[in-house]
Amino acid sequence: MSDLSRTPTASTVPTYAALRDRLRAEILSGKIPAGTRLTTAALVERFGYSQMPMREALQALHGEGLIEIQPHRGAGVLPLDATRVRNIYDLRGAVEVLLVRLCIPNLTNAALAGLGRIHARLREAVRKQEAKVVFALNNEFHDLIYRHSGNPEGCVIYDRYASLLGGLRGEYGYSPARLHAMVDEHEAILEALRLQDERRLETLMRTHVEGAKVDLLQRMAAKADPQAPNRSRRGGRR
Amino acid sequence: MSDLSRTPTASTVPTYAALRDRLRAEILSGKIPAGTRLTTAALVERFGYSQMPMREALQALHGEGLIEIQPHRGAGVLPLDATRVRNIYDLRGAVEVLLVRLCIPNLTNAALAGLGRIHARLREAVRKQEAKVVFALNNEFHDLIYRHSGNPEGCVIYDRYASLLGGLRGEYGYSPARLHAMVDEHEAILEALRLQDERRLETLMRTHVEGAKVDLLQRMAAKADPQAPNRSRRGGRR
DNA sequence: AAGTGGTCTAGACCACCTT
DNA sequence: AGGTGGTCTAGACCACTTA
Repeated sequence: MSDLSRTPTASTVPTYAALRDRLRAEILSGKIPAGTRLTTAALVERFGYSQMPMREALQALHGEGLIEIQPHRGAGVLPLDATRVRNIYDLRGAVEVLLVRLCIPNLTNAALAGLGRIHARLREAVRKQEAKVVFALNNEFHDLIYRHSGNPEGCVIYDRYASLLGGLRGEYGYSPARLHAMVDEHEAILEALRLQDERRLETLMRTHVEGAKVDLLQRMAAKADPQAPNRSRRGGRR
Repeated sequence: MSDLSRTPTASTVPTYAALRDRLRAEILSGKIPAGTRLTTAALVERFGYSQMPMREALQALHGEGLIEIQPHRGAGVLPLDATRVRNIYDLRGAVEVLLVRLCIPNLTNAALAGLGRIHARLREAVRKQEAKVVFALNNEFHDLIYRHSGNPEGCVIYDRYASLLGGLRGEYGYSPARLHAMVDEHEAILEALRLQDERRLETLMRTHVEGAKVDLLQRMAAKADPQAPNRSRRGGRR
C-alpha cells in the first residue's frame, strides 16, 4: 500500500521494536492501565533483555505521546482523565470530519458495498447485544472509509487516538441508547456517502463522534461515582 | 494522581534529550534537509557521545513522525514532497478549525487586544516586505488564539505540523499576493472572534489554511521546475 | 548518608548489502 | 566473502530521592 518497500519477509525484528509494539498494544488495550510506572528493572525482569532495548522502546512510545518520561526519574503511562478523553475525542473528531470529506471522490461502488455489508453485520450485532463484535465492526466501518482518504498521515493520527480511546471503551462499554444511535448514524453516513453530500457528511460525522464522546464520559463518570447512598445493586456486574 | 508538575528546575538535561531537541530543531528548520540519512557513526563523530544516546534520540523522533527508521538499515529524515505537504496542511487545517472553535468561550478582552496588536504589527511588516517578521508574527497570532482552546493535545499536534511546514516556508517564502491575503484573512478572523461567530470562524479558518497551502505548493512547484520539465539530474534516491 | 534507578560507555555480535 | 553499520550486553557512573 505505501512505499514500505517490499515486505521483506520481516526476517528479523529487533528487540526494541518488538518491545515497543508489545508495550503499545498492552497500554492501548488497557492491560497496562494509565498511571502505571514503568521501570527498566521491572522490564528487564519481565522480558529478559538488558536495559537499552527497553529504553529505546520507551523513547519511541514517549514520542508517540503514550507515556511520559521524566529525566532521571523514570517513565509512566499517561493518565486518561475525563478532560483528556474530551480533548482527544474532539481532536479525533476533527480529523474524522476531514478524512470523510477527503474520501468522497475516492469511494468506489465496491467500497460502498463493503460498507453496507459491515453495517448490516453491525446492526445484527447490536440486536444480539454483542458488545465486542459491535466494537470491532464499528472500527472496521470507520477504517474502511478513511482508508480511501488518500491522507495516510491523517489515518495514523486517527488510528492512534482511536486505539487509545478504544482501550477505555473496552473497559466501559456502550450504553444501550448509544448502540442504537450508532446504527442510525452509520446508516445516515452511508446514505450521505452514496449521495456525496459533503456538507451533510460533515455534520453527521461531527454528531457521531460527539455522541460517542458524551456516552463514554457519562459511563466513566458513572463508574467513578456510583452515587448510591443505598447499596444500589442495579444490574449485576457480570 | 501522579505528580508531573514539580518543575524540578531542570538541573541536568540528559544527553539523549539534548540531542533529540537539537536534531528536531535542525530538521524542522531545514538545516538537516528532508531525505538526509542519519547514521550513528556520523552522529558520534559530530557530537562525541556514544551510540546509545543517539539511538534513543532517534527513537523519540521516530515516534514523533519526523524520521523513518528501517530495522537493521538505519534512519533518515522523511522527505516532504508535494503530496505530504498537502496532507499535512489538510490535517493541520482540521485541527486549527477545531481549536479556533474551542477558544471562542475562553478568549478574554485582553487576549483580543493582544491579537489586535499582533495584527497591527503584522500589517506593518507586510507593508515593509519583511518576510521573516511576517512569518514570526503569523505564528504568534495563531499561537495566541489556540493557547485559549483548553486542548493541549491539539496544540501539540498543531505545533508539530506548523513547525514542520514552517521549515519549508522559511525556504520558499510567501508570494506577494499571499501576504496581502493573510492580512485580510486575519482581519476577518479577528472580527469573527470578537463577534463569537462560530460558523463564520470555521469558514474563515478553513479558507485561511487552504490559501496558505496552495501558495506554498505553487512556490514549491515553481522552484522544482522553473518552467522546463527537464529530466531529473538528481537520480538515485534511496 | 545510603539506596534506588536512570544514564552513559565500550565492545562484541550479527543482519543486511556490497564485491 | 567481506564490509558497513545497526543491535545488544554488561558494568560503571551519577542524579534524585529516601530516612
